[in-house]
Amino acid sequence: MDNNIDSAIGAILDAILAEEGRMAPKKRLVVEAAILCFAEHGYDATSTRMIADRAGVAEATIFRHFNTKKALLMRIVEPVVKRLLIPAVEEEAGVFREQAKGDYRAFIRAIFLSRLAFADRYAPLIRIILQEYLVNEDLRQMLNAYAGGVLAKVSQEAFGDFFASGEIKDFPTDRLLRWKLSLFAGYYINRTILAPGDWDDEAEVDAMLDLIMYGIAKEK
Amino acid sequence: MDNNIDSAIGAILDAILAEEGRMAPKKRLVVEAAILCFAEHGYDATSTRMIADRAGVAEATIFRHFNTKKALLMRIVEPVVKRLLIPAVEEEAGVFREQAKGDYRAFIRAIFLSRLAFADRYAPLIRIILQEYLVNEDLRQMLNAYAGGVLAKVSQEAFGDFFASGEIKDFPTDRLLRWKLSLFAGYYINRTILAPGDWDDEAEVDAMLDLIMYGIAKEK
Amino acid sequence: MDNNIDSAIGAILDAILAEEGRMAPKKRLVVEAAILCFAEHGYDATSTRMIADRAGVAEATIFRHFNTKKALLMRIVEPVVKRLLIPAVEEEAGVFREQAKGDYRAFIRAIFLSRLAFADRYAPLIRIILQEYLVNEDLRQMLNAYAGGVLAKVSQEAFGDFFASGEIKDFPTDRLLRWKLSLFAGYYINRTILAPGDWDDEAEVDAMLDLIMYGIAKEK
Amino acid sequence: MDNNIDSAIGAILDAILAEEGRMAPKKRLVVEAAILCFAEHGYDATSTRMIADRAGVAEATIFRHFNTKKALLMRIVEPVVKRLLIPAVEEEAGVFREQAKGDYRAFIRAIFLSRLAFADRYAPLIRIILQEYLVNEDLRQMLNAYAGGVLAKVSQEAFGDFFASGEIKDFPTDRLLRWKLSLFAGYYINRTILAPGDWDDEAEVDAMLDLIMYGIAKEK
DNA sequence: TATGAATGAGCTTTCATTCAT
DNA sequence: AATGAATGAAAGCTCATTCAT
Repeated sequence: MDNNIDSAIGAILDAILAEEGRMAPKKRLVVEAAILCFAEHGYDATSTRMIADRAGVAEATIFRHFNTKKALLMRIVEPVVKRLLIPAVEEEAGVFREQAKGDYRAFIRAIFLSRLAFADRYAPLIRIILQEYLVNEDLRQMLNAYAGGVLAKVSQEAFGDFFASGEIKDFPTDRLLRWKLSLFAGYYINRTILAPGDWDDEAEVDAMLDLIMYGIAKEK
Repeated sequence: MDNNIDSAIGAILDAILAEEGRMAPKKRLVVEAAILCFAEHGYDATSTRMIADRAGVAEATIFRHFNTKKALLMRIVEPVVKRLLIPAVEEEAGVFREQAKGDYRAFIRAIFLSRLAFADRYAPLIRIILQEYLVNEDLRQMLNAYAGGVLAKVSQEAFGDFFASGEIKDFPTDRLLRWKLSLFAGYYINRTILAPGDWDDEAEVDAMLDLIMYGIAKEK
Repeated sequence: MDNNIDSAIGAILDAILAEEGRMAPKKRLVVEAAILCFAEHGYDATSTRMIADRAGVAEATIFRHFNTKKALLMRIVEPVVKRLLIPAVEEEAGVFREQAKGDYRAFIRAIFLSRLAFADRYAPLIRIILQEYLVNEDLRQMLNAYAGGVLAKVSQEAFGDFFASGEIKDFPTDRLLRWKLSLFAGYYINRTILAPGDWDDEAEVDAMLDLIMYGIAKEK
Repeated sequence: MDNNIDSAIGAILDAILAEEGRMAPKKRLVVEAAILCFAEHGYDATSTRMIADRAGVAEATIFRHFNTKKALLMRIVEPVVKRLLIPAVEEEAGVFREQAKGDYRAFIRAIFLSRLAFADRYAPLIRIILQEYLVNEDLRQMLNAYAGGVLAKVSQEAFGDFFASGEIKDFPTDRLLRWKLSLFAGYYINRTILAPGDWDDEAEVDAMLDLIMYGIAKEK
């Protein structure tokens, strides 16, 4: 599990590095400590002193690299959203659509499982986002700006394909998207935060797909 | 809208009153101010000074009635959950099950719509719960303790009925409950917080029911 | 000398009391400490911790009574300017004008000596004003607003009288006022700050009056 | 006006250059930025970061060239005082005394106007001196050391001459010097800082000279 | 010469809370 | 029941300065 977290942090660091090139060693330590503190205690309950202590760094060092505590949060979350979540969603959508060859269920399945893997990879960050989304307006706007458009677009394109294939009832895409997001988020929160334990992701995803497919399939 | 909020606060006050009888006038003012502040800014971003100012009361008055800030939060949320959410769910479940006469869809529909009305009635409180659920451990435990058991029980009983009626596939009830909660919460957050505006609740609920019913209906 | 400072502080406290009624004992201590610190080290070089320590009070106490450090400064300076400097100037001008019975020199002499006594009485405050006047815009504006108008008015009225008496050359009053202020301030700064010691105020004031009235040229 | 400031900075730079020969380009930038910042915000309200940003230079560069912030201030002010103010005063005094040929008024007039021009040429620096004189002990001592003696000497010599010429009443020179400085400074502050605008320097200086020479009493 | 990185000490201000009245 | 006064602890942040490169 520690390994998972370490690798999650490594992945987040890579995303930030890709944004701003080489990174001072202490800055890296700050980011690592901040991710852990924010994820464990939430943003408000994390003090800059906590982060500094955990990073083994002077408090002032935090502010030299990130002007404010809020900026530190954003600089951790934004690159992952912008450079990983979004591009991955777009690229993936193309690939999976191709692979699925008109099979909507297969398409959604691939996306669900891959996004689940993504969320696991960036687990601490996902936790931060879930905790702050309703309370932190900047973060909410950033996420809506990046994610809103892309998700809608991808969802719409893909749905168009499959709708044309005659497999599916006629639906407003945004409603369908909302359902999928709700089910996905509900499952993720449950299996990861509320009742962590042994979950059979494939079985659960398949069950959700049954729900969705029979729910939205054209009646014969 | 202000009327809605006023009536929501009145309803919350009633729930608290039902718990502890007559309430000192300044205490009432504190509760009112606290609900608004917590809902607007979140728990952490609300200072006791803010609450006192908004209530037109000395800061010390808050602490005469509620020993800590956290206790104030809990005393606002708990009675509503304990005295309104839970009993209503239980009672309702019985009534609706009776009325539905074996029609699972009608049963869920009644519950969805009535819970939507409930959430609207207590809108600021719902917002507080959504914001704090993942961040505030006390609140999460309290909610899980009260709601978890009841929801599971109600859901299970009702589902048992309807399952016996042969209408529905065989499902683990907790999974079905999770789906319904996910869809419900997803819709509520969207229509109330993310994209408030004109939503046709009945149509949306019916669509969700289509999804659920065709999704889980036994294939013929 | 300590006695002088004590009495100066007492006088300043009285002015503040007259503005805002009864004063909490620790608040009074804060004001006393702040006056001394500001006068001794200047505003910027005085930390709120210094004031708190000197007052034997928690730092937070300062901010409970005065929201900001700057507000503390203004609340010390403003009442004295507004309630003592200004009214005194106005009242005095009337009295002295009467007493002088058309003798401009006697009039100015009385004012100079009385203002010198005033400045001594409020010595620490005068020092604060001199130090901050050019650097602190709020303070400068406040002083200009209160003092500017009154001084000009008083000076103009008095000068009108004496000019009519035929004693004095025709002069723009503001220029004459500026000269008098320059000479007065120059003398005060010199005898109080730059070269404190034994000064014969009456002799110096008389010499200034000679200068003003007759200049330095030998009479032919 | 920007031209004036630019030329003022150029003049100050020249004075520093004269002290220490060739100057590294970034050092020059630091000096320029520091003068502007100190004059605009005062010494305390100017951070080294502000200076560095304005100069387009790293903060550390400031400290490579000037060991402390205070040293930077002094290195800006001192050369102008030492190499320009003082020598000019001394030289000028000789020249003007010669030119005035025993006419004290003409002598003072020449000095007043030339010093006014000097103050304008070094306007930002003069502002810095006025702001810091009472608050910064080092600066005050430096100024007193350089200026005090010279002014007294020049004033005394000149006054001796003119007193011998029988033109002037017998006066303690320091008192006369103080009056002239007070009037001069009072005029400068007024016309430059408090009420900038169109001032007729020659007329104002002549009026001051009238005051000094003949006072304001009507000649009989 | 010039700087990016780092920091210890200190800043003003805010916080939830206590207590005497 | 209600509060004005007071506070210890801690918050986020800034400062002038150092140092390795």
